[in-house]
This record gives sequence, structure tokens and C-alpha cells, in this order.
Amino acid sequence: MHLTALRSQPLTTLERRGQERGGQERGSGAGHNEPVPPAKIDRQRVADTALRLLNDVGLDGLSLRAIAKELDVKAPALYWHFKDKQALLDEMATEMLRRMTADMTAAATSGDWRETLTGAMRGLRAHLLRYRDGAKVYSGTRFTDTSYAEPMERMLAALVAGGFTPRTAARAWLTAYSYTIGYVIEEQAMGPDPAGGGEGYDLEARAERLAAFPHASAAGDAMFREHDTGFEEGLAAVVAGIGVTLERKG
Amino acid sequence: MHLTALRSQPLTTLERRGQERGGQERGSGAGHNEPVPPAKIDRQRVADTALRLLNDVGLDGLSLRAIAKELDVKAPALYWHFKDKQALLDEMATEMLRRMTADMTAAATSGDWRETLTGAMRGLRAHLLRYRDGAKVYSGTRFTDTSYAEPMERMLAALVAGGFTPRTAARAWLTAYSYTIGYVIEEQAMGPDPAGGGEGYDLEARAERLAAFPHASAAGDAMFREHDTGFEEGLAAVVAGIGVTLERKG
DNA sequence: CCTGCTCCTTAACGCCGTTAAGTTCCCTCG
DNA sequence: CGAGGGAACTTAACGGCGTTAAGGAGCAGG
Repeated sequence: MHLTALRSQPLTTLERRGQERGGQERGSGAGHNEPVPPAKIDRQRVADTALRLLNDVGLDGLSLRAIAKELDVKAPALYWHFKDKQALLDEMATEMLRRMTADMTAAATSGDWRETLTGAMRGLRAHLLRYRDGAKVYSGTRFTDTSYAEPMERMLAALVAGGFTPRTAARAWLTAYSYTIGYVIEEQAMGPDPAGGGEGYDLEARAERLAAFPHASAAGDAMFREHDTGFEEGLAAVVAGIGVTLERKG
Repeated sequence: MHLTALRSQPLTTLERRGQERGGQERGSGAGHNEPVPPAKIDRQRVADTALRLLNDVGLDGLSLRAIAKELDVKAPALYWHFKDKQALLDEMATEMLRRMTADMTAAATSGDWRETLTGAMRGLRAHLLRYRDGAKVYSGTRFTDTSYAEPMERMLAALVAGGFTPRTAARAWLTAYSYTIGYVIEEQAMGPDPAGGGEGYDLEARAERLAAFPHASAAGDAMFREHDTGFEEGLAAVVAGIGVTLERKG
């Protein structure tokens, strides 16, 4: 994500009835006679649907036509609500962020900045992992509103209260954020931990190929499995390093 | 990148004459009468050309047709050398890595693991920045040969020599690598530093929008400008943290 | 009742990755 | 020397993509 600029959008207010629809077909012929109301579409509902579909088809398979079909609508209809596909992806990322902050407001208010930062990054990773290619979607978009600012403000304030200057607090945040994004991108690009199911990559073939490089060969296990503990150990290192080099060093 | 599996490829040997061609047009009509030789294509030359083109058009604009045109060839011809576009991207990433290791073998042999790791990540970032969307290309591909193993082996050996176990060495490498990849992805997705030229993002508009969030507003400068020092400070923190939490901790 | 706005449809454009089939050229072998 | 064969390419086409243009249904307000 970049927090730089909001994408320009007409933003046609839409404070409509936010009625959710079940899985019903619309007017398509042979069903019951009760006329099902057309179930209006708005940005939120499109983003919700697209996020749900993302987990089924992945980012490559997430076409406007597929999203439209899920909404019982034709693809060009989406252009009424979004100026292009990127705007839709932006809205998806923003929706991801909204759900994330909704989850994390409770635990965030700890006294120690280390716990706060660690918890925030843990929560960020957890939420990115909720969606297929979540990190890629997230890192390629800019938010459509300022909803990111409030949790970020809290994070930075906690760091400043913990002894950082505004500048080093920002650096600390960006460092931990970069680590988390990079880790999850690699994690998701690699597929699930092969230890869990049998469907993962062939680490044995890898080890065989790298017979001449014992360390690189052995590193495979540490890197391609146990993503959870791997992330935690790395995050602990990053947070510790931030404390050593950035705290109170204005 | 994932170092997991090599993509299967026929790899039709091709130890041909590796003659380079200038910028000449091929048979196209009105030029001189000297018959320009057809200038054979191989994987290397395709990857070279694609990497050069990448800087002009970006990852989104990098179509097989555009690459083929650059080579004075039609798009399906590329399918003789690569089984699909992903295989071509893999070769591009591998070529990037080759150039990187060629550059970095000299400086890498320092005694201190901190210098070695810092230098490696600095070099990684520098090379990713040489290509538009370099980090995205790199992080979305897997290598087509084992050329990555040798520099990685050296890196891990240096860490082990510095007091790490094989396991913590791998973790340390992955932590620093994740940070670097994440940082450069954000950096490249954001565009060039606005301080350099006048064409960047509107940080003033951002500050105005975030008036209610002073820290988040002020953090913009630290995050969206001075990418170089920002990376260095974060990297210093990561390396220091690795020393604190991973060295000699089995 | 007509006008105008919102929201959607139908049709189409140009580009994409990819496949199938055919062509050209050169090397090899009889 | 002439036929065979494979390597390296072309031409043609397919379905799918994001996107645009034009139009039409439904409802609101004068």
C-alpha cells in the first residue's frame, strides 16, 4: 500500500439501503414467482464480493467479468462504481484495512511500544494471510479514504511516547512494515507450508539439486516451512533492532 | 523469488554463436543491400532484451508481442525458447541474479558477518532498483538454475562462521531478505523520490488531508522521501536485531 | 406527461497469452 | 548430390481480458 495519495473518484455518495442478498438468481426465468428485488450494488458490496472471490480464484483469476457474474451483473456495470480495475483493487485493500483495524483496536493499547509494534505486525500478517495473494493486493494499491490514518496515528503516538522522535517513529514503523510485507509476499508466493499437507513443493528434490551447497540446502527447511515461527523470530529481531538503533536517537 | 523448485524446461542446449546484433532493422526493405544475418535468438538474448524493455514500459506493458518486436520476431517464436511467459520472467529474474552476483563477489569476502549481510542487502536493493518493477519481477519468480546457491552458500557460511547455527543463519538471511524485498517493493510502487524532481506525489495534499493526525501526517516525509537513508537506517536496525536475538542462540 | 438522472445492458474494440499448422533453412546421411 | 529431418520461425486463429460507446429501463420531480 502507499499512503500517499487518494485516487480521484467521483464517489457518488451512496448511502442506500445496504441490504445483503442471499445466493439467489435474479430474474433468470424459471424460479419462484415472487419478484426478487434487484439488490442494488455499491462499492462496499463489490469489494466484499471481490474479496470473497479472491480466495477462490487468486489474483490472476480475478477478472471483472468474474466479479460481475458473482454479482449477477455484466462487467461494464462495475464501471459505474469504479473508474477502472485499479480503483476496485484499491477499494478491496481499503476494505481489508478496515476489517483489520476493526479487529485490532482492542489489543493495541498496551503500554510497551515493543508489544504494540509486535502486535500490530502480527495482526497485519494474520490479515494478509486471510486472503489469497493478500500481500500482493495490499502492496499494490493506495487507499481510497483516510481510514488508515487513525490506527497509524495511534501506532506512531505509542512509539513517540516510548521515546522515539516523530522521525525515528516513522522509520521504525516503515522498517517493521517492510519486513512484514516482504515476508508475507514470499510466504504467499510459495504456497502453503509443505509440513501441513502433502501438496507443497518438493523440498527433497531441492536438497538433492543443492548437494554441493550444504548450508543453502539445509536452509530450505528453515525458510520454506514453519512460516509462523519464522515470522515471529524475524519480527523479534526487527523489533529488537529498532529498539537498539532508533529509540532515543533522534 | 522462491528458491524452491526449478521450473521444468526442455532446455535445448543451444551452444550457438552468441553474436550480438546492433540496432539494425532486419530484412525490412529500403536499407542497404548487404544482407544482415538473421541474428539467432536464445534464452539469454531474450532475457536481456526483455530486461532492457522492462525499464521502458514497466511490468504491465511487458507483453510477449512487445518483446518479440524488439527482437525482430513474431510473438509465437518465443514459445520455441520458453514454455510460457512465466518461464521467461523466471529467466529474467535469474539473469538479474547473475548480474548481481557478478557485481558482488569482490566486496563480499569481509570478516564481519554484519558487514557481509549489510553489503549483500545493499547490493540486492541496488540491483532491484536498476529495473523498473524489479522487486516485483524478482519476488514473483523462481530461478531457472542453481546459480543462486553459490552466493547464498557463501552468505550462510559467513553467518555460521560468525557464530550462527545453520538454522539461525537461515533465519537471519530470510529476515534481512524479507525486509529488503518489502522495502524495495514499496519504494518502487511509490515512484521516485519527490525531492529529486518535481514530478512526484503531492505530499502537501496528503498533509492537508491528514491534518487531524499529526504524527501520521508528519511521517510522510520520513517514509516517502529519502529512500536511501531510510533503507540504510532500517537495515541497520534489522542487522542489529539479528545480532541481538539470533547470534549464538541455537 | 415529459425530462432528466441513475444504473445497468448490449455490442464492440484492441490487446493479451497461447496453440496449431505450415514454411524455410541448414545439417546430415545415403 | 539429393532426400530427410529437425530446428527456428511465420501466419492464422482462439478465447479472454480491460475498457468504451451507445442505448434503454425505471424512477423522481416539475
